[in-house]
Amino acid sequence: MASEASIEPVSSKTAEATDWDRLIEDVIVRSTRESERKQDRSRRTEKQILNAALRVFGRDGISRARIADIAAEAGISTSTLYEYYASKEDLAYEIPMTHLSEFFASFRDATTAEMTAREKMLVYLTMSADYAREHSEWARLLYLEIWPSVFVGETGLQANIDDFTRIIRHLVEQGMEEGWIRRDTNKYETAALIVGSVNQTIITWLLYRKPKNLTKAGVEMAERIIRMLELEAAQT
Amino acid sequence: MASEASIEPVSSKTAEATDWDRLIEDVIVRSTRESERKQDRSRRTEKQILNAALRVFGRDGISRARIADIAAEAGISTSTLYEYYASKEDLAYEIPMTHLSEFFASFRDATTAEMTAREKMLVYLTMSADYAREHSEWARLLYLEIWPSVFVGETGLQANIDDFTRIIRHLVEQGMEEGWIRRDTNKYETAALIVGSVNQTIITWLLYRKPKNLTKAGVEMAERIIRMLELEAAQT
DNA sequence: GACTTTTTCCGAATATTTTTCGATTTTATT
DNA sequence: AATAAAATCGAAAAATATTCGGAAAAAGTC
Repeated sequence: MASEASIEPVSSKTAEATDWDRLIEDVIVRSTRESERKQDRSRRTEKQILNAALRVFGRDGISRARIADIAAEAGISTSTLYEYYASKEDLAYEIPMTHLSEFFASFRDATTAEMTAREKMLVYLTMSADYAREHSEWARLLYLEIWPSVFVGETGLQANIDDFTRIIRHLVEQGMEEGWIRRDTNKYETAALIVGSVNQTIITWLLYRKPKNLTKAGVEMAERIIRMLELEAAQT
Repeated sequence: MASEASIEPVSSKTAEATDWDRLIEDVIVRSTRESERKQDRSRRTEKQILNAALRVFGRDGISRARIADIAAEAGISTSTLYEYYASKEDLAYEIPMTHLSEFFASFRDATTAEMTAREKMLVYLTMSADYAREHSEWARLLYLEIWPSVFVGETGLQANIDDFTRIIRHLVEQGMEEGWIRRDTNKYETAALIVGSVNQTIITWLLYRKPKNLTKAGVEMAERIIRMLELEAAQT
């Protein structure tokens, strides 16, 4: 029994690590869009459009932003923009991808196979808040306009946003195995609690710039939630 | 000392109750808009517009919805609609009010002065989820389009949405006095944790109709958060 | 009840913004 | 250099939001 116990966790840990790596790689692949443009000039234009759109959408919001402004900001004609994106909506929904893959990649780089799910969770939540602070225009667009939008479901973006919470759910499952999250709780509920709390902090900051230090607030919120989950798990 | 102790809580409880009543009444007054129209016919038209707008915005989202469709649905001409609301945006931002005041009022009616803050908190969170389920078109508009919008700040709606979280913060403060919320925690952080968790549950339901039973999920989430806060407070 | 004033409503015109189209220019290929 | 493919643009069309002047309906006055 003792020998079994000493072997079981190891093999399961290996399996988990593989699962985990596969999940992260999948997520990164799904969120990475390589350009289908043939000419360099065109790929440059593509980037100019995305940059301009990020600025204009971030400033005016999707609804108020005008295609003509974005085109002007990108230094091209309005009709050229339509050569790249079929509509304003399409363009808006393309933007979150650009940074999401970068975020997922830097999260992968910030974690190692030796880390526990608890440690990974803390890093993930902390990085989410910090990334929003660093890329506030992008975050504004994602958290305040796109994430909650009714129509995300009609775009390829849906999967990428789902991936964000899928990672949390996976960590919740591992947290149950590690024993710091109660096994008899609903993992979707737990994930909602974690994601909701951190997102609320980010959204409040985006809207009111309060609390002043989002990085600090993100860390504190993340630590507090994890601590509370541990206390819950310690209950008999 | 014993007599003081028996008096102190009572007087403080009375003061709290008054504060609380004043807060709730303020909130209800702020969220109630009485029509400035002179004729009955006009007040009827006003309601028809709001109902039509709720349906169309709920179905198509603010950005895709067309004023002409709303006017047709309300059985009036497009130009008449402009007699009532200056722009599409103005109309969209007016809708949440209509139900918010009703929600606040039914919350007031569901609570009594004898209830503890803990009980009130549970009722408030539970009712929030349940109200969203009952008025899903309205909730879609509020939670998915308006609440997170960058531009709410420019409208009178801001105050009403803030009131929603103000009530939570007030209950958090009372919860600290009652002793089931740690006094050495940040009340804004605690409020964000509570509001974020419940909202995330509501938003997920609005987008995916999961979990199936929002009422049940709302109650469970509310009870769980409160229980977790109690455990946190019980820690030395 | 006829007259006047106010309020409400609508059709037609205007303004703004998105989207399409055909022609032109630039780049890659042979 | 000739040809094909890709990318760009200006001008026109389509879709939508918004304004305006006057007609219809209701309310007030004598």
